[in-house]
Amino acid sequence: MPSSTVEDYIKRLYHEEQRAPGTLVPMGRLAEAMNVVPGTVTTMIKALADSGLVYYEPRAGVRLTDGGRKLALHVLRRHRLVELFLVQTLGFNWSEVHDEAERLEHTISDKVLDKIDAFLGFPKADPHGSPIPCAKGIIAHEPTQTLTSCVVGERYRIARVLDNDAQFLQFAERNGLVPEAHITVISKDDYADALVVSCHSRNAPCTLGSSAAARIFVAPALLQ
Amino acid sequence: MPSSTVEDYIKRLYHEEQRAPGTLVPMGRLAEAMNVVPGTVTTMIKALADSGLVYYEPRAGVRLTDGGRKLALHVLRRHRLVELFLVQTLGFNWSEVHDEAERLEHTISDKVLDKIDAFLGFPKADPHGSPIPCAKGIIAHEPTQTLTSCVVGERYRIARVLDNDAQFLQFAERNGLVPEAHITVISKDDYADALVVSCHSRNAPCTLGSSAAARIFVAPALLQ
DNA sequence: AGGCGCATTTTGACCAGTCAAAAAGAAAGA
DNA sequence: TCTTTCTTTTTGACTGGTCAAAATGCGCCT
Ligand SMILES: [Mn+2]
Ligand SMILES: [Mn+2]
Ligand SMILES: [Mn+2]
Ligand SMILES: [Mn+2]
Repeated sequence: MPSSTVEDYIKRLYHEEQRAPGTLVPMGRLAEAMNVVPGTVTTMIKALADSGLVYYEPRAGVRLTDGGRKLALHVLRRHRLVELFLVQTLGFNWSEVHDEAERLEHTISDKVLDKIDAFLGFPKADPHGSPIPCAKGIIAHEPTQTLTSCVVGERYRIARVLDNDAQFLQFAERNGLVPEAHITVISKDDYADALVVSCHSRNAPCTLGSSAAARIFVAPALLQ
Repeated sequence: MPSSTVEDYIKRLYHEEQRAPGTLVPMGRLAEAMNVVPGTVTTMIKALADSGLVYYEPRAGVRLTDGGRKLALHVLRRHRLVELFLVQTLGFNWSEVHDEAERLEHTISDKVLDKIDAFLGFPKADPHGSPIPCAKGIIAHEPTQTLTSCVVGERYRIARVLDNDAQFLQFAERNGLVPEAHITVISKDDYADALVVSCHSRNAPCTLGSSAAARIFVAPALLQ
């Protein structure tokens, strides 16, 4: 059984790969993402390569193997189902559940996972709009367009909000920036590095800096 | 924060103390209970003594301090609430939940614990009849009389069934030997090392060897 | 008192995961 | 081609938890 440390490295690697598909993830990037020193990553990645979870090209970078991707999706499934469970069943706010899930994702057995899945009615997405991989490891397409690249005036649907900053999630919720909300970017100012977004079914538009806007992923608006 | 290893030692020590209250638990006993070699226990107990969780008398044995007991009860609370949650909410059988709880007890935060407690309506006992310590660390009296020491012909109420053997729990359930069931020991044969117990609201009595009977704790029957 | 047996402790080793700091490689500029 | 700079790898050390095996201490029997 992979340790929780291994699971976290693999999951992290999956996320980093998403940000530039088809390329090797450099070691330094992974080190930063994992909050460890680069030498630690080198050691760990060698071990993961030995156990067949990653493909490692020294001095170039690292990539998940099929086995590694399967594990990553399994951890992601646990993480996201736990998050949804905490929100849906135990009444947590969507800003509180990420850190809890970060630990629980390593201790939930497959048996418990399946029960939770059934209990929640086989949900498709977590509270932040991230798709939940199915038991076989198939995951729905995750949109890659963020608020920063939206066309001004066009209608979009919020698909997903990054969940690693509790503070930001509370802000987003206050302003109606939640999955399935329909929005329009009213204006964009590249020099101020900010944009104004109007949330359909809300009165006051709100202003976001680009690093905040980059936390919100959008998809085409639904008809009507 | 205590590691899960530390929590398991402390919890184990609590259980061993229960079996002979007021005496020091010998190192060898703890080693056997923890499935580690005696030298490992010596090392660990010294560390626990340094952090004030146990009182350690070299070559004599070890005992929880008040701080240690508080931690033990906190872990026990997590363990038992998780067990009940798995049975009550996710539909697990009472024989499946002990091992799951053995891991989850270390990853459940106080916030999640309180939510579960409230969700279940502040229950008093786990699925096996063990009392759940309250948030302040107060625990109800745990009966110490087992089936082996019952008076033949007398009526008793099953208070608690040891939960560490899934196989036995399934057997017990099949035979109606569950908490709150009322029973009478029909006969006892010290030479055969067995006894026959009749379960009120059941037709067929069943036979238990003494090691099985020792897994079932009883209390005075309720009136009527 | 002396010796025996058993429980306990000590010692030396190992694995996973980590860091600090030194060494090595690669890429890019002069 | 030679240097400089940046990233990556290597080395040595540390912590927590464990084992095997040797050393030690204590009670008990003679
Ligand atoms: Mn994690
Ligand atoms: Mn999420
Ligand atoms: Mn445990
Ligand atoms: Mn139990």
